[in-house]
Amino acid sequence: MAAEQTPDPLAVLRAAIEGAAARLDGDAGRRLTLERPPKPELGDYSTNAAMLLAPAVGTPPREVAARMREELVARLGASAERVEVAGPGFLNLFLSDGWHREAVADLLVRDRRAEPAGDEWVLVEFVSANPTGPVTAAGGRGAAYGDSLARLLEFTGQRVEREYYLNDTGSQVRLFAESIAARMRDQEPPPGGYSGDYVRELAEKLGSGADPDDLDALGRLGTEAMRTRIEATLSRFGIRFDTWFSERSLHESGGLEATLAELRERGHVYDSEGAVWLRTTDFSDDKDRVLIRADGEPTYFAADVAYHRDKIDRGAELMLTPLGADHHGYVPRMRAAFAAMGTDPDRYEAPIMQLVGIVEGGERARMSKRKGEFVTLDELIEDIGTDATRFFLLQRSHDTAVDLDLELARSTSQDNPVYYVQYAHARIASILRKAADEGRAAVAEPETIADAASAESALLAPAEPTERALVRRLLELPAEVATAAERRAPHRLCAYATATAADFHAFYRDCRVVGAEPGTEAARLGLCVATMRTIATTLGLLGVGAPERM
RNA sequence: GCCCCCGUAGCUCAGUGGACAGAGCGGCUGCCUUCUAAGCAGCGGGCCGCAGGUUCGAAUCCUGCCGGGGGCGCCA
Repeated sequence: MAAEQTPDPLAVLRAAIEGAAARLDGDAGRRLTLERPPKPELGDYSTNAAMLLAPAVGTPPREVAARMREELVARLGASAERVEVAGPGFLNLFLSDGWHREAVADLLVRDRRAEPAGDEWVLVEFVSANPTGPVTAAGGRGAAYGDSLARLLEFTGQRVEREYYLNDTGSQVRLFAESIAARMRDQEPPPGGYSGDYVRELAEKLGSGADPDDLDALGRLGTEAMRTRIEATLSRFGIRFDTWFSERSLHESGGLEATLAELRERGHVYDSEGAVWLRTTDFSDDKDRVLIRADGEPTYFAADVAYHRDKIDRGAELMLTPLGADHHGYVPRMRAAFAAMGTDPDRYEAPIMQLVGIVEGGERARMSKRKGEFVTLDELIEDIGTDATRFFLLQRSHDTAVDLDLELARSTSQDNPVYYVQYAHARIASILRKAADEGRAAVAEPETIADAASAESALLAPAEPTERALVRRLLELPAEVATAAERRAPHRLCAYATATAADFHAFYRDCRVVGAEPGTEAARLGLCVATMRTIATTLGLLGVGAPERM
């Protein structure tokens, strides 16, 4: 696409500011901002460049700003109506009709993906909840987060695979099998076992096809059944994994032994107290970690190290692994294991998800998989739907512990922010249907526009403050996506989607679209098309649908 | 005791060095003969946990303290 070559309207502004800054012989560096001022009287955009330059230049910020202003005016030419120095030394840019018209035209023809951040091969492992029960609401947060992260990275040009690590062997599976066996005999599960109703149901379903004395088989059958259920739940939630990686296969294939041997050969393994240890303290862990227990059984950690050896061998360059806060202590030892394998620990990245508390009727629901006391993701989806659930769970930073009040989520489902955003999308679709009915959509349809110049000649400049504000909001998408991806922060997209919808609703109030003056109508239809695409893209990155009617 | 996360409006939370600090929900008041009122506009609501420090400038960075959550297994 031709537009790919030309910088977008914001890049042009930024280049002008950087050029003006360079003339003053100052290095404003990366911290130079191009942002929307808090109030409309302060212009369309502002920059802090002069304030950053002041120390190096050696004159007060406002003086630097005054000198930069002249440079900037010259460089911006017809794009700017005027540039003002304000406050402590901000430069406020008031952009011209022409710039806004070009911006709308550009929005219509540009492929608005973020600048490729690289073409790294990223393996996102997420959820990976034990197949000894259904996915809980907390697991749903990890699911929504991991999937959105994967979508974000794909969008920014990375090669992404989604993987679920299935802990289908080990002590928890054994306990699960014992719990099933107990239910088959109409007994209570063993102490600390799984007492949820689903275990009873599973026992009934297995019925005569299973032998309560064959715990290996029960474990296998039980985890397979749970895996099927988990896959169905996540599929309903809009998530598909490329790979379901079985821990048991790691034991059976000898991968675990091979990794152990490799670590021993590298000199990081020692025997003590009947167990086999990895000297993770050589790589800044608090204490060494057991790989093989005194009873001869490998630990979960040993299998996980072997699993990551496998990821590395498969060619994964970045291994992104969102973990629940209850596993955060695990990160240093895994980084140490990477170092012990001679691999850069930075290739292992584990964003920590804070916990989800479910509150119902003022009561905090207990979350224990073993006790069978938890709210499942299935229940959440049934209660408030996939879109609302995903938006709810993604709205807040993964770093923040959130309480989800189920009653509130249900009762106010109509006021849920996700509907606010979706409504804007549906509203635009309705306008476009109306325009099509009246045969007016042609000029705004992307297919009919060869390039920005042809679009521009057909459009009049947006004049209303609210339509200009909407244009500026839409231009932010690539930067927002890039930031969200870099910071592993999909919640920023929720905020952006909400702000975009708000700007659209204000535009809708002020600006008649169908039936306006021809050039204005064309420009506004173009703005509607661009807004609809922006919202659809943003919601798509969150895994939320963008309906044409509501 | 040590480690991680969080203390921002009545509630749930955005805001990782810039202008008088924001959104949603809840409360109050207006707005549908015109492209969707799941909307818009307005009012009310704040010692940004506390105390120091760095900076021209701090909710944001540093230190200490207080409060909440999580973790410190040869469980996963």
